[in-house]
Amino acid sequence: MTYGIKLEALAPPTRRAIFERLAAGPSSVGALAAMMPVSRPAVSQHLKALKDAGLVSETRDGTARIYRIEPQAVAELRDYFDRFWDVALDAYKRSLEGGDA
Amino acid sequence: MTYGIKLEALAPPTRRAIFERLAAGPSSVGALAAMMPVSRPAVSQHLKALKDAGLVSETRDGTARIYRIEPQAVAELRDYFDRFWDVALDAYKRSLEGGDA
DNA sequence: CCATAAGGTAAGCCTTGACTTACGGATCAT
DNA sequence: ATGATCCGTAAGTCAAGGCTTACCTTATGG
Repeated sequence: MTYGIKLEALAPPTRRAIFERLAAGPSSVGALAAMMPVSRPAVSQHLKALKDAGLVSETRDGTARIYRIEPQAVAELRDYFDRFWDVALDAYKRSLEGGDA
Repeated sequence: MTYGIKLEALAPPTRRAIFERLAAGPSSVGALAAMMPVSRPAVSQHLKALKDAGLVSETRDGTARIYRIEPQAVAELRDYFDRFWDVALDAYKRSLEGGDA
């Protein structure tokens, strides 16, 4: 379960805000930057990080770049914490029953 | 959905390794440090961060401190990504059907 | 062909934070 | 009481990375 999860790429607040915004639908870089408290290059750099982590993908439309969420990546994150929950719950139950050292 | 999620506290690899180890069952600080590639104070500091984030709790047993996962926190993380997935999937479906601006 | 719009990239600043060593405070055994 | 164990905290170092400004490339429109 200690597998290649992209949590680190999602930790910075600004980056996660961008990612959450993209979950609501695709967007251009400029449109994203317009609603964020940081500069456009900063958004670009975050998008690059997200893309490198496989969390988003890019499409061109004229001079605009359209970024959208990569659903499979979200599914992996969900599955990761689902399993995490299972493991933790199982350990808790075992700690109640078989109280051996 | 942009609520107080503890992702940042879970991002550092060493810290996540500690957290994953604790998911398998409670442990003392020394036992944790023995299986990690960092010093014991480093583990202590990570545990403090996890505790501040509400991800783990602490119990005393003699001179030993026993740390264990806080199941509710894991549930919150799971729910966060579950909802994330729902939002992303819904947006994707809408992008297929009603293709209006 | 030229102007404009959109956005990636480079260089640099500066804070954050992960880690180490050194130390101090509790608790248990003798 | 004394030594030993277990652990948190302080102080300091050093690399990572988030952000900005400046610049360059690419694509559309007249």
